[in-house]
Amino acid sequence: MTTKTKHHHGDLKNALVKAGLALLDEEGLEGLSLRKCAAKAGVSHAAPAHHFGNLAGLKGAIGFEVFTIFSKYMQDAAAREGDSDIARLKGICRGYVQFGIDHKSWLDVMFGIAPAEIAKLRGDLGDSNSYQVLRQACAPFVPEGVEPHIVEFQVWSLIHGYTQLFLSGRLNQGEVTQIDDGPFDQVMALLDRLAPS
Amino acid sequence: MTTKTKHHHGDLKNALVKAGLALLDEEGLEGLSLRKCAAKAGVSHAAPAHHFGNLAGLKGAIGFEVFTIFSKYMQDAAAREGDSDIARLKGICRGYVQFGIDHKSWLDVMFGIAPAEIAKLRGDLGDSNSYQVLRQACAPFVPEGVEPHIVEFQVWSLIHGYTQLFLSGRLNQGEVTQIDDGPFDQVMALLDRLAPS
DNA sequence: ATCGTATCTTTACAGTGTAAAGTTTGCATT
DNA sequence: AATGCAAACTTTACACTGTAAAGATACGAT
Repeated sequence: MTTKTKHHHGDLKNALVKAGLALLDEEGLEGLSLRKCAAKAGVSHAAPAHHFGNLAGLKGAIGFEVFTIFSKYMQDAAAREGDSDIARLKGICRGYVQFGIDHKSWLDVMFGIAPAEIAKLRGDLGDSNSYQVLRQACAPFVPEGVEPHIVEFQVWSLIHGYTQLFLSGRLNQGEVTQIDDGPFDQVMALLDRLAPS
Repeated sequence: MTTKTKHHHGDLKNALVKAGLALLDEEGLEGLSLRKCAAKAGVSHAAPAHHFGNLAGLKGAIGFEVFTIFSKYMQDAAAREGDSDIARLKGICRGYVQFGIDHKSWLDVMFGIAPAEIAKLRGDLGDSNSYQVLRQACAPFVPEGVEPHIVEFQVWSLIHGYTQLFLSGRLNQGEVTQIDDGPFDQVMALLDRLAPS
């Protein structure tokens, strides 16, 4: 446990990001503020500026943290569904929705950041882990002579759109607390037709 | 032209919504504020409260206005692409992306509102125009004995996800100023396989 | 002409982001 | 151990924003 002296928190950068994640779960995107993060981390409101510059910088750091957590989450989802190629792909899609259910506002922050900014933090956009999970899961469905990202973009568009519409209650009545398996499977049936038969 | 007396704008509700739409195009979602809308409409910062209650209420009204404009836009897109069922469906999808390119922040406001709120303003969710356009365009692709909304949700998920990812620069490099026809057609090729063959 | 309600304006306050000046601490150097 | 510098904060200040309350003006009904 880091010892905090009067002017030296010790691990404030991390603490602020963690505070941000907690606030997002507690109060949503609109409840996230620089001062609340600072208060939660036990420092004055101006302390974050030294590490992040401003609120946009802090959001960038939070978004990147979500990116990292999400990547690991998707890797686990892929590893869990090993039965077949299509089961793995659908398992990843299900994981995408589940992550959104568990942390809707985290996704909002992550997708509110320009990809160039995540790339800057990541150092290599093309090797981003969650995208790599998608790429590997889609690989079996890419017809010969076809650019892999065509199928990747089809899948990503479908699942991202479904997640956004479902989480915002546009595909269903009532509060979203879990995946509606029936409707989910029905929409994801389109994944059975990724490659022309 | 409405004559504005000292304490009576005449059509402030409309003016504030219009001001909001303009601000969204000029400064994006983060540049939208109650005070800026009021200033643009030529009234004091507290005037909107009488009509909308608060900022959330004003956003709701702006979102509903976008909903109305978008519905007409989609109706026009559907009418324009009359060649075949699939051409019409793809034309609507293309219109969805184009609308987002033209007014990204308008979509952000519209999708930031709970559908129950739009329903309250609309009076009948199931009859919402843009959804009706989607429904009619999807109808030819619904297999016998299948619930229509399954295909509708597949199409909506795909095009909504594509629009969001494309507009935020996750599917392409550089600034988004127009639809990339090649990539768009490649992703929308999935629409050719809506019904099992 | 009068009255009540609608439609504003003005004043005030809390929360927020950012900036600048100041203080404290850790670490490197001597 | 002493010193100095930069890092890592705190404090103070200000502008912007949302909201609320009190007050002023205007419209429409009677």
